[in-house]
Amino acid sequence: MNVELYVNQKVVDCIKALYGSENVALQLQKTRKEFEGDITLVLFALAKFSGKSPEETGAEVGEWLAANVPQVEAFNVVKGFLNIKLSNAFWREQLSQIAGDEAFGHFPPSGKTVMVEYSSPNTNKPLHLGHIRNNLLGYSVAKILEANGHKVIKVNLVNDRGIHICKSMLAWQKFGNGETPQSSGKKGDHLVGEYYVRFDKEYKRQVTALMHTGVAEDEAKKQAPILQEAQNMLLLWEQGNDDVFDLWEDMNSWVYEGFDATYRQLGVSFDKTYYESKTYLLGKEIVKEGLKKGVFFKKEDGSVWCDLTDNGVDQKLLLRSDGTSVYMTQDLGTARQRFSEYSFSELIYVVGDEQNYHFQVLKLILKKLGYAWSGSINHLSYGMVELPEGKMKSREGTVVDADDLIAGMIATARETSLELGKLTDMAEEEQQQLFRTVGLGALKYFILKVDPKKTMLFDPKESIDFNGNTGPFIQYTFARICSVLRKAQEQQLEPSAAAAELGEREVELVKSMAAFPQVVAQAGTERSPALIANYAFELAKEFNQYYHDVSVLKEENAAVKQQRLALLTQVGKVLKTAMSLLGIELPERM
RNA sequence: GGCCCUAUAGUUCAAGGGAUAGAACGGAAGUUUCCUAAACUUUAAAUACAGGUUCGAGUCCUGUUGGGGCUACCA
Repeated sequence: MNVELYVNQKVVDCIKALYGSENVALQLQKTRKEFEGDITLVLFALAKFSGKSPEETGAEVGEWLAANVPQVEAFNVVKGFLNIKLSNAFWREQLSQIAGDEAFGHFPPSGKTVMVEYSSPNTNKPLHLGHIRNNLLGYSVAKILEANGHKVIKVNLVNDRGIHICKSMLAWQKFGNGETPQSSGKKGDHLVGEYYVRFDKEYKRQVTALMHTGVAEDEAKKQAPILQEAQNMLLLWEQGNDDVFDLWEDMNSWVYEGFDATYRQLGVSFDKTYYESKTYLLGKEIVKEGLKKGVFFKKEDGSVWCDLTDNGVDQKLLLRSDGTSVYMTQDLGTARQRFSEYSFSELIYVVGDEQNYHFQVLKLILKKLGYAWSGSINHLSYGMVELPEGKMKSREGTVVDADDLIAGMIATARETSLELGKLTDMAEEEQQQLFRTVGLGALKYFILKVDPKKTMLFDPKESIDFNGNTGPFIQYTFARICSVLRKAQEQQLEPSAAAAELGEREVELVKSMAAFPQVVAQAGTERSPALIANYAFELAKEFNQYYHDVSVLKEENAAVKQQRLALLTQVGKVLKTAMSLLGIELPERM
């Protein structure tokens, strides 16, 4: 039972009895620490309604509740706030309910299907820190939506074709000497990325050389032979040239192996992967349809556009004058195909905020075309990850590579662990697993605790913290809980939620846990893993204070001891559920 | 130029229009015969500026300034 809803209902009953109406929007909030009580009713709006002062209104409502609701133990009115204290029995009941609910924090099926697209990498270079934010966000939001009862389909759209991959292919042909991931021992995506850089180097050399012969910069950039070769290669690819196609398949397969390894490290997964090489033509049907409906128009040179000037947006190109399609065309086509495949209630694109405009236009065009589901398309827009010196730039070599970063985090976790020396009796393999859990926990929490829509900062020189508001802090809290519970089990002690009256400290923890489902719901509607992260930190912090002040195993009263064990079990469970929504594992020892 | 996002302690982040703006890191000072000190306790330190709406504004509105992004026949 949701505490806020419960109290809300009781107050509604009260208003009805006192003032004879039922249509009041009530404002309830958690009582602040410095006041006595559990839940607070804000009285200003209500005072207008009752026609009395906030203080009088509060007193009336308080007295009614105390007299008519057994669960209300006490109340006080401070300024315009009615603080309500609920009974010990009420909180004990809450604890029992949490203990009895295996799926605490998960909602029953909503009947909705939500598709979440995330990751969507290009195949010409390895993943970097920006992709990490995308992947973690997408995966976590998917988990959160599942917890809210929706059926979720996670999809990836791989950009496997285009001029960028041709550049890598060409450089490999010219300079590669047949190098493969097997022959060189390099990870496939990194290998292909190296040739992309190699292409750029040669390209720049040629541009400079041309400029020395007196060609203007703009012209030189177009005329560089290696670029023209790449463009030619793209044409051959589109014509289905066997040699080009074989090379393309080979190099992409290297990249996929590399991506899969990174995805596995990150712990993210997909239900379905789409490839642009298979979807890039899909939009052409829509173009025909749009022309027929008069939603699109053709210019003299044959290019096709959609006029959105009435919507405060420019005209948007959908088909080039040479008849080839663009990004938007493709997205229109894939959206329609996906809807026909899954008839989703919602399609969420997890894509950086530099594409806000693109998705605004995508939605508008689908609406103009008359698709009823255009309203179900949403862009989960997140901010860039910036370095102290600004944006990451591959040209300047400031890109933070995903694999390097992950490896670095695991290494730091190892160092810290070994320094603390608590794992001397742990098997080597188990230790490796733990370092990975902690290192990735630190990384994931660092990224996910920030509100998605905000630009965030990452400083490679300062390693990500393992103390304070961090993943390892919460993991450590969990490990402590497990440690106590292990010892209790050795002593054959059974947890029991209802064994005794709750102490004040215990009530505080129960209160915090009882708020968890609402946090899950809010994180779901706001698509914000950060809310879950902050909640988990608050709960862990509160628990650590409790742990410091209150001994469980040394408690003499057996019933109280059993109840505290039940409390610990539930705090551990809630922490574990919360962190799993972020894709973070909690170790039983560390 | 137009459109969008953003501005909170030295730094990185919180704060459903509500009470004295919370944390963490870093700084200063402490806690270990006590269930894991990756912890706990104490302490200094912030709402860019100017108006407005409201009983009440970090939060909503307008303007100014700073930061970022978009405004491609790239994706």
